[in-house]
Amino acid sequence: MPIRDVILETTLQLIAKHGISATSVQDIAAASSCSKANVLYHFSHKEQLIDQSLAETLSATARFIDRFENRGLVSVDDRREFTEGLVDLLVEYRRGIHIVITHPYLGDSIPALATARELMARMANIVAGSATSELDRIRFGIAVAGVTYALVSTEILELATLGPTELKAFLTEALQDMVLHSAGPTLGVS
Amino acid sequence: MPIRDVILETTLQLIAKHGISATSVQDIAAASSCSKANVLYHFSHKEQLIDQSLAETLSATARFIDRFENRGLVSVDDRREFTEGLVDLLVEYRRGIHIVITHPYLGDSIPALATARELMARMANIVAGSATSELDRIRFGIAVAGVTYALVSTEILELATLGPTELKAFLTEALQDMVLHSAGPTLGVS
DNA sequence: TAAGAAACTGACCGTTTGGTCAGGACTGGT
DNA sequence: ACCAGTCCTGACCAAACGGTCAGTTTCTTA
Repeated sequence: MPIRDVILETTLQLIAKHGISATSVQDIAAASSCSKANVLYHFSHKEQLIDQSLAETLSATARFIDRFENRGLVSVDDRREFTEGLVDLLVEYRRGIHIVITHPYLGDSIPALATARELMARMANIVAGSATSELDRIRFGIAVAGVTYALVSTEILELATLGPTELKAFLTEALQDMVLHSAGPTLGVS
Repeated sequence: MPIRDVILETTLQLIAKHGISATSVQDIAAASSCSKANVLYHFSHKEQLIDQSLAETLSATARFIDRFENRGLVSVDDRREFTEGLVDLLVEYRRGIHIVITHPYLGDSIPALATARELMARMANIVAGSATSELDRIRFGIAVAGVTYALVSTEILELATLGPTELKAFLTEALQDMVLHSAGPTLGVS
């Protein structure tokens, strides 16, 4: 594995564990078994390093959002596809999304976090725009936010004990329970 | 308002906006219109300052959890009381909870954040312990996590446009929709 | 094997951080 | 008038930070 990739991987790992500000370039260098100067040789600034380590997560998320942006989630099938895709995305890029979620600030200094904010806004628009009522919008939003946050801090819900396949199945089912029945004309569950 | 309280309030405000590591004692002093040395006169260390500014949030949360810990949430009425209380708590202590949620690390250096972790685990236990199935547990967990996270990052769901009373009403209703129907023997919505 | 490019390092720099400290100002009690 | 105690400050400190740079090693290619 090229040292450049080692550094990127290490960065993601350390930042997910300790946060951005608490992770120094020196820490990353030590954990990558090279000098600090070398880290800054491959990535000229700390912000650029963090940017690149989040790039994959962000591009995958952007791709996911693109699929639904100009199409909405009107039918039950749309919503089913959306929730399944979302759970896949969250499980696969868990670490990167954890970082994004726990760093709502710092968008000024780290472009990737600003991009992430935009993505979250677009995602919220998709969810909100496809709601049939204010209550539906909030319910859908809560479900999406909930599955995201619950998965990201797995230890809280003790989701780590489940295998990835089982995990996806459970989350998808739970999410669809919460979301599907309110697609189309309001069914009025309250 | 005594300078001590001004400092505490300012601390909560700045940290909620920029995060703990990105907020220096100097920043807090400037925003409180006093010297850095004075901040460290009233609160001997930065961690102690943060600790105390989160104290109210944590004690309120602990009080809430105590109410349900040895009682569970078996009946529909229990769950209703829980969700209503939770929404109240979240709305009232939004800022402090935002800080806790966006700082899952740093528990080693800041005792309040370690306490917060314990509280979240206890909360998860109450939720999980009252579930009638694995799916119910996850659904309930997602709903609680979702309402928490959605409220904490209000700008995402654009909840800020709602007045506090309306906000509480909507959140409570949405949450109860998601949670109530699965109390008692499983009703099997899937 | 020579040469140029790429990878890498230790020493160093300016800045900012949390924290200390000696002392000044302002109180209430005697 | 005096004093003790609280409140508050500017000057200072060691440590850690991100980043630079001159120079060395390693790789590639002809």
